[in-house]
Amino acid sequence: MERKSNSGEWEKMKKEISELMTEGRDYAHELKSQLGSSSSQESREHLATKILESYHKSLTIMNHSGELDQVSPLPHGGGSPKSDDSDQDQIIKSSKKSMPRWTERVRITPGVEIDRTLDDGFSWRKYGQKDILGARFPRGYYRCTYRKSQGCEATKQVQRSNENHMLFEIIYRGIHSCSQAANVRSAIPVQVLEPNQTQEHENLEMLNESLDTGLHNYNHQEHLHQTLQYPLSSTPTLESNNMMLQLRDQNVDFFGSTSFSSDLGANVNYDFLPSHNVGSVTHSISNSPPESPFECFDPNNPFRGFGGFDS
DNA sequence: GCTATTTGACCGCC
DNA sequence: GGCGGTCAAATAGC
Repeated sequence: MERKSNSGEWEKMKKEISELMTEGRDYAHELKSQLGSSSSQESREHLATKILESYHKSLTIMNHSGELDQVSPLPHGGGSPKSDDSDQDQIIKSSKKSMPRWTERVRITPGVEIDRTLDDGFSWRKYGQKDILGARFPRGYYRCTYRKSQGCEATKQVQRSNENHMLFEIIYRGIHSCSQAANVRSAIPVQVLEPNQTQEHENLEMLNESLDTGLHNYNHQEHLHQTLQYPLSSTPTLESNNMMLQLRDQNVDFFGSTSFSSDLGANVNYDFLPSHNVGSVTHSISNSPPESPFECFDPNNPFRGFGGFDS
């Protein structure tokens, strides 16, 4: 695995991040100045979007550089085949542990209109659900739909937070080696999520929260879209995962069913119910276009199958 | 009939 | 032995 040890690249990276953060700060200042004015909602949303983009880009750069050092070699990552048959079983076993893994937390804000469902752009198939000790909600297990046909080993686990019902924790494992991998990135332009780097995630949450607060002050949740963007890929490969975290909470009953639609046309519905009072979680994936993204709430975008949980 | 989801059972790890 | 993760048969939806 290539490493970015080149100090020149680091300097360049730092400069880029600095510029992006400065840009974001400037946009934030501008947004702040508009909060009390009669500027249009479009203008404010545009500024909010620009801020998010700036933060997202800088985080992407940061994550990307960090990933290069963190990711362990993948036996079959990035589509490269397992080469040694005699060691195949061992490789498969070890790959389970060495697979890149990152966590994303998706927060859903009450009263916030969600234009799109959580969507990481990939198609997932639910293969299990389990009550976890100490967790109020069951954990849903998903694997790439193309696991069989293309040998894609990517999986994810979706679990609703105990403390905050509006928070979903998604654990991604493995890199998509399927045909979706190349498409997702371009299909999901802005809402690229990044891997779990706690500090970065917290920064994003803080940013989103602050934006929420500001926008709510003058917007009263009017067509407000909250987009949580987290780096999906913790690996430097092309198969970076993307997640779109725009949730419309109108029509979304978090203890009922929600759904997500992906830009790739996959709709996933997720039902999250407390394990003690729920019976089942439904997760479905279809190939129909996301006409009504929020009729289904899923995570990964992830969700009508998003980590549905009930037992 | 095909595909996806549900869910109890099984397996491996600690 | 308990727990998390996965398998696979049964079931449901299209």
